Amino acid sequence: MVTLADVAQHAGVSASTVSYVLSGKRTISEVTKQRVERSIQELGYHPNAGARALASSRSNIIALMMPLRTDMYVPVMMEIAIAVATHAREHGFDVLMLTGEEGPAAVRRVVGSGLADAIILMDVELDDARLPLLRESGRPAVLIGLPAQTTGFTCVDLDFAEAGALCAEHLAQLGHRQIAVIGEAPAVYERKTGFAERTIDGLRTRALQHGLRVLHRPCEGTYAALAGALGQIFTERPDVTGFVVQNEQALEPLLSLLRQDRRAVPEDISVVAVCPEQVALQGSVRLTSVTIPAREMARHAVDRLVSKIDGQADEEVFLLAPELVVRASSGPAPAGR
Amino acid sequence: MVTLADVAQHAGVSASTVSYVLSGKRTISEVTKQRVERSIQELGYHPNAGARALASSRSNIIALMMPLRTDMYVPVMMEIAIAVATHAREHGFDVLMLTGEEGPAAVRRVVGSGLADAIILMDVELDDARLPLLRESGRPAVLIGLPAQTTGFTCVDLDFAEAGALCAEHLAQLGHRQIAVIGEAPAVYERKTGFAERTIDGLRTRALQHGLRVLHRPCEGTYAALAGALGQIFTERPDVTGFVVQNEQALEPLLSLLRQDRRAVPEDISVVAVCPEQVALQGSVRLTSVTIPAREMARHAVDRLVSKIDGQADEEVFLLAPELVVRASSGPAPAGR
DNA sequence: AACCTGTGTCGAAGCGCTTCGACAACCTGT
DNA sequence: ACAGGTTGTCGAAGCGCTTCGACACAGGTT
Repeated sequence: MVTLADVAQHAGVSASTVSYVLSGKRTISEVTKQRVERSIQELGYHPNAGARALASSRSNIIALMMPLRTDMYVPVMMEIAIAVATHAREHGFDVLMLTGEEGPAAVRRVVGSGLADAIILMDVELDDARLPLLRESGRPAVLIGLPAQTTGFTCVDLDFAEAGALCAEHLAQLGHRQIAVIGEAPAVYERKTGFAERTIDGLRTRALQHGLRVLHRPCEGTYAALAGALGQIFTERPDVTGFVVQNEQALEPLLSLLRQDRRAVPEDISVVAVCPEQVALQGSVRLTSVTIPAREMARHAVDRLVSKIDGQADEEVFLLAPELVVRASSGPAPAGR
Repeated sequence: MVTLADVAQHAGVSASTVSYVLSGKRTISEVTKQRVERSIQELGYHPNAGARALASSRSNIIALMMPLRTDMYVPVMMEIAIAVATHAREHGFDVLMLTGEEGPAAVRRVVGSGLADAIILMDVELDDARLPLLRESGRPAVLIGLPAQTTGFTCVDLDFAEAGALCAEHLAQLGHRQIAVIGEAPAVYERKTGFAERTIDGLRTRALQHGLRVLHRPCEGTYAALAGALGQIFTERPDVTGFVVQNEQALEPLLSLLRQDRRAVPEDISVVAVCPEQVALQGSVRLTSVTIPAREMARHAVDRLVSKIDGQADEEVFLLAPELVVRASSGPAPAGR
């Protein structure tokens, strides 16, 4: 194994000089720098991570904690996780993946041992058990999601209320008067992450402003559950001409059932989805959708976190503005009813 | 920050004694052990990860490298990643997530710096650029997937050939004589991970033994692509009564199109999928499927890796045996044709 | 010529832990 | 009673790096 001392000897300088070349924390003459860098190359030197962490009390590792409940199928999480890892590298950080399995104790362990310099919590619940531990640890942290009590934390999330509002507005402007919302599975509401509620609240408020009637049905992402919900909806409100779908797993079943039902999209029924772009594009119909900007959220979270690690104490809530993209699944409300 | 020395002083013993209590590497009397443990509790001591890594040259971190190409939508990867992280914790390891973005150099960096004790490579390609670096580093490694040249590596993968064979066998035993395979997207074949080929090879071989005719069509997971493929298949082989679907994204489109086409599943057409269990269960029809046992693969990979870290040099290829579960999408071939 | 300032380099002191050899203190068997 | 073996504990030497103060030497000022 090649050490700093080896490099120093090879380059004919002291160890500290090599260290300063590496970190740039003191001015080093161009010639020395070049010489040291050549030695590093020739010897194939890699600084030892442990020694570095010990001496500098910085590990250059960010912990990323996955949702506490892993019982759900959430591709968005994967997208965020990968984006976090990729973006963290650009700041010189590696990412440690913590699963929900270990529970809140993982926060204490990772932070207490100095394994991670900072932590990102995904899918934060309104009253999240990890938050008190985190607050007390005093480590830089960024939450993805919005807990009930945000004081002391930096939060990054999509502005779900506005996302819901955009859906309502879009359908209202197309002339629809009655719409139905296929909500997330009941389990999602029980988890109390809040985003589902914020979406529907935002949607309702905007709908009211436009005189749009809204029927909201939480729904599992299975074919059977959706068939049931759909039957109910059309029984209670036969005049529904628009759907807003929050549960991405319900999308294909919905389109498929509408087709069976001889209701054409978008001629008879308009569908607007809240989902990642990929999902909107890959189905049987190119869906009008409000995109969940997973990468941008990840980028934001990492940027915030890094600036906190560097001591810039900001403590804010960042709500990313959603954007509605019109595609082939929405159109004017059918005339004459 | 509480250190080992603080604990030692508080318990009235030497630092090394505390260390031995923690590691169990030397016998310590029951009374001393208790006293030390109480001090640890009272002071809220957490061993410093960096110092530990430096002194022991073991970081207790496993690096998990994601697929090089992230352009695909692969829930299975997420399942494996989470299972790896969870299972690694049971062995006292944390998991560092490396993305494909950084490329093969990530291997050198992580391994060279001693950041990770070992590495798991996911989605290994037949001729993977990361393998030479890994081999030369000499670090324990486990590959998920099967490269062309396995010498020197431990590999864990599903026995895809057998998975394909099971599908053929199942359909043959139900009396089908002509089947079609909806393969992975062409891009998957171009990536040369080999599993798609192994599946179809295994399927073909077994089909031959049973006198089953096979038509193989790679296919994107979009509705449009599938509609095209399906049209072709029924034109070329109107007597096809069974489908094997390898591309999980093609499943819902297929079922939906068959329905539109007035072909009943499983009365007219049997469908067998190769996919994670969750996917088989959540669609409009409960699918007969060969499950991809993501968790078991992860468990195996971690177990192998840990025993390699502990110096038990094994260097083998583990192919997990697939299992076909009969559900509602397959049945006897329609009589009288 | 004496002074200051800034630049580039070095030496040494740790960071918090593991681990090795040493060594009391206690058993056992003769 | 004493050699020999156990058992439990300690001290000290690092692990490879960062960082602080010191210092030599250049150039610019009085």
